[in-house]
Amino acid sequence: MWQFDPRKGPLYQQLADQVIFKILQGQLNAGDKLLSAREMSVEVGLNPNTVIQAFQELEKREISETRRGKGTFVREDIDINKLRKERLKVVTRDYLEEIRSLGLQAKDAIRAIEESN
Amino acid sequence: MWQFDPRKGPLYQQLADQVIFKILQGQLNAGDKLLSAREMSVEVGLNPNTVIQAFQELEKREISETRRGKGTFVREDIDINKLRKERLKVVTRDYLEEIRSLGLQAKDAIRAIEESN
Amino acid sequence: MWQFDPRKGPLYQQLADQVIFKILQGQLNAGDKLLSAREMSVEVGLNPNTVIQAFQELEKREISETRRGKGTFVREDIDINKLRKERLKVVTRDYLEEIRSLGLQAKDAIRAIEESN
Amino acid sequence: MWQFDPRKGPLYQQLADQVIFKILQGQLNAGDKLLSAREMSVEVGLNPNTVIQAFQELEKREISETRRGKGTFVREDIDINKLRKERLKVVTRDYLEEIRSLGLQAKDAIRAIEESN
DNA sequence: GTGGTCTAGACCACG
DNA sequence: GTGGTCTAGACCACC
Repeated sequence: MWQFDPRKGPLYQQLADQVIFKILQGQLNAGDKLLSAREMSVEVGLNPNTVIQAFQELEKREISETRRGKGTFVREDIDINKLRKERLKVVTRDYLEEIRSLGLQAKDAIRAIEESN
Repeated sequence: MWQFDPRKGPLYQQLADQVIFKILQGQLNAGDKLLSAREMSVEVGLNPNTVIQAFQELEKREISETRRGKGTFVREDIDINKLRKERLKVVTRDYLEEIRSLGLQAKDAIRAIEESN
Repeated sequence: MWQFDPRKGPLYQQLADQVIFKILQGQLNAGDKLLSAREMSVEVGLNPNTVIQAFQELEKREISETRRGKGTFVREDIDINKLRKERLKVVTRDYLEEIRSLGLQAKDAIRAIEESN
Repeated sequence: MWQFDPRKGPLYQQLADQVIFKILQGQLNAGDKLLSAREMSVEVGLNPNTVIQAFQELEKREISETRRGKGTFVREDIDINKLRKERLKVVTRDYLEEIRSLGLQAKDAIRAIEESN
């Protein structure tokens, strides 16, 4: 269900990413209520502070919103396809930047992707 | 020439990466002497200690070797193509992992790369 | 308890070696938490930075692992006997090399060891 | 003839050790004149300063003596057997110290020596 | 001259 | 609270 590897960057980011993944897959939808930080900390096995940080990350990325006294919700205005496309654009840009820093070009990247399948 | 962004990880790593970039581009070749730590610290605007840390990082990655009292040199036995291929494999794997965590596939990645050109 | 001699190589290495010694002796076991860098810096009388360098050395040698914000721990998968055997092999090889550079042989070394007991 | 590996400690020590080795083997005898620092620097391929440091090391160890304007000589009062025995004692003591720091004993060392033959 | 180590003290990300 | 990074400046061994 939930998987964390301390060596692969901050835990709170990994948690935020996995929440987003659930949204992208349709397991979570616009308007859905997330578990409270306390409940989730039990569910995922992380420190409550770490969960709170993950929620802040989601809020910063305009994925979720906090309603005082009610909890944290997936934003109503969330457009999953748009979210996916934006994220795709960002990671692709970062990837191509890496590729160019190797003195390579987009076509080399495409070949590498085909080969690594 | 030299660019550093404190938010993008340790400066000494960024420096090491940029030195590697110069090697991959052919601006630095096997056996070449690097600037001395003190010279480079002036050139890049970082503390000499930070530069030395970058040198140690390069040595750990088997890119350079240090000759006591003489300076730091690009290793004679460096295989630039191998270096590039290994790095390409790693960043591509990481990229595809990201893609899949978005619920997408390799072909979506390739299309995104073509579009972002 | 802790002994340091600046003439015998870097302090951070001496510290790392002494931590390993404690492990080999069973004073520290797999999974145990080390003192925090700040605590240890007080205990051993070295600068916290030097202690951190020792921790990084231990991590490089696959002796310890660092858990962010939690501390430094002896690795769970550490194999103390293997560690000891490897080290024994290395120091013995170095010793025999010295012996041979004196124009002596293994049997002379053994006699010297018996006499120095 | 002369072999140096920058990774195995200071070059000047390696040079001094190799001169001593020649004495132990009888290639150099009490009273013999050594090459001048300049000549030797050519012969061994090291910086003259490094050779001078090696000569100072030999003098400190009471192996050689410098006669002003005449050169550096193997000391007349040198007792090769004594030299060898002293050195044997020192390296054996250091070795046993290492062995004990591994939580092992002399008998383990002897077994390791026998096995590594 | 070279790189390496050590200390001091500040700041940061993370849990 | 944890370890990690960065800067500053001193000192050292080595070539």
